[in-house]
Formats: sequence, C-alpha cells, structure tokens
Amino acid sequence: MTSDELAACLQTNPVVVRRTMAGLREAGLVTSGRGHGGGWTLARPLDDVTMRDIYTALGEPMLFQMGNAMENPACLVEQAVNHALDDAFRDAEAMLIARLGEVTLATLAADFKRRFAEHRAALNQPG
Amino acid sequence: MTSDELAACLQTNPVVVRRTMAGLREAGLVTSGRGHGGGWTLARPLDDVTMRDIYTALGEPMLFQMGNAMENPACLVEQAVNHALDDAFRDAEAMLIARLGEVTLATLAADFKRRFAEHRAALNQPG
DNA sequence: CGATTCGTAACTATTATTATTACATGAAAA
DNA sequence: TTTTCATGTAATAATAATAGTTACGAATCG
Repeated sequence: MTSDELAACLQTNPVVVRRTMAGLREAGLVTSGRGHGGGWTLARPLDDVTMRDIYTALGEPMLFQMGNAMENPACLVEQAVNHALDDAFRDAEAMLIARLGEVTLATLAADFKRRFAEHRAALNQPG
Repeated sequence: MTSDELAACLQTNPVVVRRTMAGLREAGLVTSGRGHGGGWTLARPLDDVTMRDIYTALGEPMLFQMGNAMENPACLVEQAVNHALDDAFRDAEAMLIARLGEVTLATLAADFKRRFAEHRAALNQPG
C-alpha cells in the first residue's frame, strides 16, 4: 500500500504515515519502495510480528501517563515518592510489554476475518 | 500550610494547588480553612492514606499514555486491536492500582525522614 | 521524459495541561 | 467593625506535546 492509501484508511496525513512507518522499516518489520509500484510491504510473516515488536520499533514510547517528573530530583520528598512507586511502575510496564509480545499480526488478522464475516452476514440478513 | 506555601514548595501557582487540593478535600483526605490561620490540614493519620486514595480522589485519571482511541469504533481492524489489547491494559491497570494501595503517607514520611537524616549527616561530614 | 512515490525538513495547527489574573467569600485579628 | 489574610472559582493566557501540512528532493518504473 502507498502512504496515501494508508493515510486515507487511518484518516490522517501521508507524511505522518511515512514518519511512523519509518520506525517500522528501520526495525525490519516492513520495507518501502519508491516510484511506480512503490509503497509499503510487510517484511515478515503475520505470525512473526508481535505488538511488542511494533512497540520496540516505535522507540519504546512511555506507556504511562504519570511517572517520575524528574529522574534524580534534589527534593527529598520527591525522592521518597519516586522510590516508593518505581517498582510498581516497572513491574506494570514489564507485564504489559510481555502481553504485547503475545499478540501477533496473525492474531489480529484472524479476529478481523471473523468480524468481517459477521459484518457481511449482518448486511445480507437485515432484520 | 497555605496554598502559597505549598505552591512555593512545589514550584507552581497557588491556584493550581487549590484546584488539586479541592479533589483531596472532597474525598475527605484534607480540610481547608479560610482567613487568618487558614490553609490546608491533613484529615486522617498518615498510615490511613494510600497513594490509591489520592489517585481516586483526583478522579482516577488515565494511567496509560496509549489506549483505545475510540471505545466503539466502526473500523473492524480497530475493533480487533482493541479487543486484543483491552485485557492486557485492564490487568496492568489493576496491578498498578493495587500497588498504589500499598503505599501510605506514613511509608513516604518514614523514607523522607531517613533521607533527611542522611542528608544532614552528609552536610556535617564533608569529604 | 514524465508520472509516481518515498524521504525529510520546515512550518503550522490543534489539543491538553498548566499558569495567571481578577474578584468574590469567609474567618480571624486589631 | 474594619483590616488582613486565606480559600473558591471563573475566565483567560501561556506552554508544551502532538499531529498535520507544505514544499521540495531523490529514486523508480514505464
């Protein structure tokens, strides 16, 4: 698919698509080609790409809305709060990332296929 | 303490302090008084207030940076992704909230006290 | 060559959060 | 009772993070 097509699907801008996909390309999840017949292609089988791979490819963005405002604050109260919550956040993050590793594109594709079949059945048998 | 004093400690604005503390007051964690001698006071013993109480008092703000962009999207792909990740996010959130419930103000106060003692010792014995 | 498509820098727009101003209300002290 | 101090709150402004846009260069294919 081209960036323009993806942007239309995602209801966003082609440049935003390219920026995001660039991360996936650098991680070897997709390839891109220029010119006629160019666009984006999956580089691996569906069952060999997990949500965790994508999370990593996107630069492991912060998962939590909150978290230490500073890593090494001078404020002793802030230090105490950081220390008390650090483990909890780290554990929750580790758990979430592990779960991301259990979901592959194949998982999503299978679920999509099921939903799509249901969708068509509902359309053909209204009421 | 007054909002002005707290704002100085937190390096923010008194009105921001009032807005935030208002949530804690509504939850019964603190009381506020106007006029001379007014300001904010803890309403409960230190070991009876957990980080979870505060989280709840502040309106249970979203913990995760990411999450379902839409709750009930028409897009079948989005539906499949939401379905695959919902459980993981819910579990991680539950775990994190449970951990918040284990940390009390007394926990933080004790750790602060220890850090403060260390801090003073370091000042009195330089090099 | 010409149409197409990605690559990328620079810029703009949007949104959410935080900060500020202004003034009303209430409480204690002089 | 008047003055001073403090919260309560609405309205507005500033800031920062994210997303979107424009513009143009580079590569590819027919």
